[in-house]
Amino acid sequence: MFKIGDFSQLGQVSVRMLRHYDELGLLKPAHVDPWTEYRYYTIGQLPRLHRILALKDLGLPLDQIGTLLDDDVPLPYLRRLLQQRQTELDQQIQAEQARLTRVAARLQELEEEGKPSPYDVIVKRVDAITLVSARVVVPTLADMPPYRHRLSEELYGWLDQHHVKPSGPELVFYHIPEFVETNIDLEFGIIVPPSAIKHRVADAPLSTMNVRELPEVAEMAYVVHSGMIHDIPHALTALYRWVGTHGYTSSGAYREVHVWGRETDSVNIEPIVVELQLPIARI
Amino acid sequence: MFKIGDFSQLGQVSVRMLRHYDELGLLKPAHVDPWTEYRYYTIGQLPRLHRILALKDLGLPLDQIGTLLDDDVPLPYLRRLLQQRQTELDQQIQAEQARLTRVAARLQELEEEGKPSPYDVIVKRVDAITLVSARVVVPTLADMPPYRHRLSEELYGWLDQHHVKPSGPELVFYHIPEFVETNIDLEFGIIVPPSAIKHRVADAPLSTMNVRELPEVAEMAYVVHSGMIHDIPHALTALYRWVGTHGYTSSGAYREVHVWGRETDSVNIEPIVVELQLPIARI
DNA sequence: TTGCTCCTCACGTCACGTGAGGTGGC
DNA sequence: TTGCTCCTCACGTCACGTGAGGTGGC
Repeated sequence: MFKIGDFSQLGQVSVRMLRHYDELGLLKPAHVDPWTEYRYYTIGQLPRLHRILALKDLGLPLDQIGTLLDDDVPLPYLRRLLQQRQTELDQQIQAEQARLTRVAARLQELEEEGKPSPYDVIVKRVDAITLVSARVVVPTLADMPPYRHRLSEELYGWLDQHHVKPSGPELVFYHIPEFVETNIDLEFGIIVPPSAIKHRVADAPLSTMNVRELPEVAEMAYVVHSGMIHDIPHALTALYRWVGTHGYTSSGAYREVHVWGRETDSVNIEPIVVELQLPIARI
Repeated sequence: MFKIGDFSQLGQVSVRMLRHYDELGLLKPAHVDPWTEYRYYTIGQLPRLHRILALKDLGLPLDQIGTLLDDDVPLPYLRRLLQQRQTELDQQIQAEQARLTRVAARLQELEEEGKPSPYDVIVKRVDAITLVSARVVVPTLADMPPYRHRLSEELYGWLDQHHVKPSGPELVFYHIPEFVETNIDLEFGIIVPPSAIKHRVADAPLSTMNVRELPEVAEMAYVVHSGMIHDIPHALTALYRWVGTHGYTSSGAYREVHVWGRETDSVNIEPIVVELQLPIARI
């Protein structure tokens, strides 16, 4: 019989841990003096302690370890736990790897630029959405305002007509691989509830309002631009640079989400908030 | 001015998070109504929020983020933080990678054996130690008991003579690359306080007690054997198998640490506790 | 009047580390 | 008598999620 201090030395663990495992029922002392409440352990309990430590070494939480300490653990159960742990670790490593890349890229940026970037690019997952939109090819940049204005009117007209209420912000998609100044293929729309899909028109031609589902995007890099509309290009450049320096490529159409401020207001001098989003994938 | 709910939607964060950041002083509302205590935010605060999110994305703790939100953060400071984060992440990934290997190896073991191994191998770091020991070559396995007994007597004689008290358990080193049954080159010793190094004899021949320092071992795989002395081989086999199947090789002499039970007792039928240790390195 | 939003506590998370305050045995 | 070991609370960790219980505005 060992007092807790001796046993903790034997097992290379802290006294506190032994008390903790006692409390959780993972490793009860062989004997507890009813007068002094001293805990007493036997050598025979050492293997159990080391079993606990070995399982802890795999990163299993203590309550799961508890279920694994019985002698008759069904094998499929054990296997399942380990497999779960495996995929968990896999994902964690992926995530931290990605973080590491981000940190390294920030550092390199710092070396090259000599100052921290004023744009904060973040990566997130974006859920599937239901969208009412129309697509149009704008001849030149100068034609943008009238084209967009018309699309905006059509959109809100459609919403009124079909009694559909938007459930999210306006979006603009640019279906172009690079910056172009002529023949800009864009799509203007707004997020609506999934139920609106019933208004869908099959094989709709260009420039007609239509409803469709957009799949989720696993990795979306984005910057939030909050300010004047004519400063968007700066943020956009930063976004594309970021994607390039962080080991990604774009894997879909660039979108602008009008987080605050409507398309109809955007020609004036009010500040707006847009999220510049770019679906990305590891190279 | 936005109420907290609207601002949380703008920023894609929970209301709770905004309150939390307020409490920590990371992002104070632009205005707080003194009557209702309602928090009000402005669009101008959105970039700051996204800055917080971007830094959080790198895995920085909120208090560090707080120090980075000022406009005039000294560049070296920022660089240092990011570099620290980088090495932290590096180590974390290493550690989780190792864990993943262990989990995977356990799973494979399970598939091959059809049952969980009764031996729990763990990896740890072992500090440098000061050792009094003698080395001897034992002709055959049958000669073990008398040789070890003699070494034991010499050891404790030496300790008495030099008035040195052991500060740790007895150790046996096997200076042999594989299992051999003849000419077993072993070293028997005990851990003593570092001050005992003054009794060191330069160029001591074999079979003489001597004091020396053993460097730390970064990665030591070990099993604890608690039971009869003649069952040690089973545990030892398990240890070597484990090292093989987990992508390691041994990188030093195998040691037995007598955690409980003295060498002199070990010939009888009392149970003992030994730690079978093997320094390892990734292949 | 009923929902909706906002508010302030305050507990829970995970595996202990770290005192605080007190008590038996050498 | 002085250290040493043991004991039981109980707080702190980190970034919130999740109620509980209550209050103003449409």
